[in-house]
Amino acid sequence: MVGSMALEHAILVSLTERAGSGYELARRFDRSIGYFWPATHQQIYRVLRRMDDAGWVTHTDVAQDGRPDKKVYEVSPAGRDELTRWLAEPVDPAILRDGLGVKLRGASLGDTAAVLREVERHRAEHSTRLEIYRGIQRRDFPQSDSSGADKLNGRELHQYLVLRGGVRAEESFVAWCDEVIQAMRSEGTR
Amino acid sequence: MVGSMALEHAILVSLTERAGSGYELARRFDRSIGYFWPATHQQIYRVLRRMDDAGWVTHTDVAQDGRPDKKVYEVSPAGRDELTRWLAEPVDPAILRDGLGVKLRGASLGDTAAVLREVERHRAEHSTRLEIYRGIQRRDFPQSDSSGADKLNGRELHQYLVLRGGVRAEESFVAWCDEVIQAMRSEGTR
DNA sequence: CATATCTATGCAACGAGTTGCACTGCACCT
DNA sequence: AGGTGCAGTGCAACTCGTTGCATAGATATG
Repeated sequence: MVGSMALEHAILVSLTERAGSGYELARRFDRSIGYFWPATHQQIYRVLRRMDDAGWVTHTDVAQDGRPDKKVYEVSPAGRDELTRWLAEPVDPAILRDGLGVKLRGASLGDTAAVLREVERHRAEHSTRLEIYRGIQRRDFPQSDSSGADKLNGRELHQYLVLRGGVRAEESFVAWCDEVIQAMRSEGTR
Repeated sequence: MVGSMALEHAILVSLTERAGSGYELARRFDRSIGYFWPATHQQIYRVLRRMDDAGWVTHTDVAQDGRPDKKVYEVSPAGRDELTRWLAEPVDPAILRDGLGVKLRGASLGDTAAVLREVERHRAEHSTRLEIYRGIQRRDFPQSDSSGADKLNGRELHQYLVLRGGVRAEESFVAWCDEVIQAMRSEGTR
């Protein structure tokens, strides 16, 4: 084991940017940091409680009119220390875990045409994600279209680079699907 | 939920290619199918037992001299049916889950130089994996260097395409690391 | 008017994956 | 003689992640 508990630290990063409730964090994860570390509201609630017990965050109950009360969390000094500590230690490299690869590997033991359709479906899904990332890039980093990251610094630069990772991963996935589709089709016509 | 229990099916694919013990399967996973669906021997033993109970595989105790007995598993007709069924149903698209993205996103809250070193380390790791995949490609698909997958068919073609997915993913990862390293270094000298 | 969706938190149960350990016996290296 | 590594199976305990459900008022949609 090299590094662990990344969800805690993903939450610390997000809460440091600005305080928020569990629910708000879950929405944020859906839209940004969750592209690199997906999490459901259940996970987030449980981990927030654990972090509260550990003293990494504190919460304030906030009453709202017309809406349920919420607990707004913010990072404590101990949480900041923990985040800094974690940032300096190694994490495990990402591992690929893709059921589509398993299916493709076993394709000849079943309905090859169905597997091909599945690859096409995945291509569409990844292509959609790619467009979402590109939309975020156009909205948040409009100048990067021409000049890349030359003008960006600090937190903004890092956010841009993370997004670039998402774009590259999805581009690569789509290109792989295209290669698979092309090869399987032309095999069928040989 | 779209599709689940991919480990069972990864094992069915592998056992269909040829029968083997839990230990042998664990070794195979380390060298091939595990690049797309990693699993430890513990997981494999537990799942094999479950599959045995479900009637998807059968086992034979094999005595060996100088070595412990082993249980050699093979796929039963019910297992073949299950595999065919699963191959025709959809699986969830792969999700990216990379702690390095979280770190990079939070880099400005800690030691930026340490995060940069971590990116360099990951670059090296992914580069190593890439070389492993390329080695397998040269060994198992030597003709693909020039002509791509034109000559391949059926199971061989699918294995080649899966390997291509691994190569593409690692290439893309290494390229991303290079982009990050370059951007962080040139930010430091601005 | 009824149904769905959003905000907001949470429990309970399960399945998936990880880590550490235990036992046996052979082969190899120093 | 002692340590490491490989082959082989397995238990126990744990964390991580998913799914289904419950509650509750507000607001939107048919």
